[in-house]
Amino acid sequence: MVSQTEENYLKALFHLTNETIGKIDAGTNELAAFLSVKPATVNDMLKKLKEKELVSYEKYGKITLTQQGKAHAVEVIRKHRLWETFLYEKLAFSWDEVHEVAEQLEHIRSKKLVEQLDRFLNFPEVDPHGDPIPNAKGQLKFIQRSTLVQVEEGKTCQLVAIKDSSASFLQYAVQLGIGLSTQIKVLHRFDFDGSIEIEVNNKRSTVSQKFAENVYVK
Amino acid sequence: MVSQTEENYLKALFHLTNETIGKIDAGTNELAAFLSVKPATVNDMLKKLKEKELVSYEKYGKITLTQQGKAHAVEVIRKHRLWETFLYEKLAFSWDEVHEVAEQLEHIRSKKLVEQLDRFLNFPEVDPHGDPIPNAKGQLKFIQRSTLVQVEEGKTCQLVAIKDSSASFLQYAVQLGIGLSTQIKVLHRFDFDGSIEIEVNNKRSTVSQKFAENVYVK
DNA sequence: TAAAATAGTTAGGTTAGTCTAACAAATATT
DNA sequence: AATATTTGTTAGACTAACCTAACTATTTTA
Ligand SMILES: [Mn+2]
Ligand SMILES: [Mn+2]
Ligand SMILES: [Mn+2]
Ligand SMILES: [Mn+2]
Repeated sequence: MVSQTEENYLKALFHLTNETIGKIDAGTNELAAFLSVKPATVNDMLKKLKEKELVSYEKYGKITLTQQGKAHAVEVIRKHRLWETFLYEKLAFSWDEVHEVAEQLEHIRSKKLVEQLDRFLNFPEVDPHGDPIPNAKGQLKFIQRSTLVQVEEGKTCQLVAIKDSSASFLQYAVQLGIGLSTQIKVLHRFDFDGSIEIEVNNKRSTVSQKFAENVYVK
Repeated sequence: MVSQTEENYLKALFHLTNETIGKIDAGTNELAAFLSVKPATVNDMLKKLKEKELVSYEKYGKITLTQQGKAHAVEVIRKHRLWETFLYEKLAFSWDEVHEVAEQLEHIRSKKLVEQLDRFLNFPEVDPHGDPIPNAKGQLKFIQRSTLVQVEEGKTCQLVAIKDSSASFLQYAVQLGIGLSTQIKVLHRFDFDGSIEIEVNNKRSTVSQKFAENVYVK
């Protein structure tokens, strides 16, 4: 039995350690900050998760997920993204509203529910933020993505995903007329602060470098 | 903030005290048995619920829900029954599988989710067991129901709901070819033990009085 | 109405998940 | 290398939700 809280720790670890980015482990303080709890709390929890063989870690050492822990994290992420897709496509939730509710729904325990939800949604491959949905076997398709920052002046690209899925970022994106699959033309880059002038649906706007870093395109 | 556990206590109290049956309050042991916890645990919880003004009770006295407590219980029941309907109608869950998962889903907190789910299901009035679904205002339609036991010999009736929604009962019903809206003809009642011979889809079977008491018909 | 049975309460304990405050280890800086 | 900073651990406390064992109050029944 893995509790909801434990699942949230596993998921956090999975997100903090992304092999493809070369980050293979995490620290106590880092995890604590990510989960908005105190390091002492994380320390206690790590002992429990180690006992259950979900993480591997030694006193003062770095934290990594075991195979088992990783598999469980991926299953939770699969549920999270399927629910987000459901909320967005079937229940008319907006881009920025899905995450919070999915944070709760991802912990519902029912094998049949996940399988049927997946089928009901026609086995979607990405969630409303463009993130890949692991399949029933726990396989997560890695999608090659570059950010808006890398796009050359004059070129047009298409938004495939976003990095930050906070409501504040998403609401800003909506205001600019930007959503999944939106065509974005990069007009000019200002070397001074890295901000970029873009054109979306014949409307020009200038966005900050920070914004551009959070937009994945192809 | 009403916790999941607290919600389960409120729901239990709502089900144990049905004004229409003249049962206006409940006891500690009764609640404990219903929830499969010990009386001491219920006693602790009652103090908390009283503090939150969700139940009204005095030491050694009977327990009743306050207006607030009742409203909250009805909201949870609304969610439970909407989710059961969703699972049954959209995700191909069977009659006997919906309850357990709904027991988890009923605690998800999101006003928009409930509203949209209701709309998505086209504002259903009854759940897959024939129980009425409270509307958005918390109004619960009372459905006049008699049981199979009351039906006269020779008459035909239609199943509108069931009392016991345990998997064992439901699976038995399925085996007999009985579901929501099934036509049932009462052929003969054996006075010896109250068992009844019925005809369903041209197939005759004999069911116990206990079974008949759990079947609501019109 | 006294004894027996049932119902309800209290005291003291446990586990999960959180905290603060004090401390120890590891790493970075001068 | 010594010191300062950052990172991680421990001890001790708290709350929610549960338990057992012992007790008390209420209700039933002989
Ligand atoms: Mn999300
Ligand atoms: Mn979560
Ligand atoms: Mn149910
Ligand atoms: Mn429940």
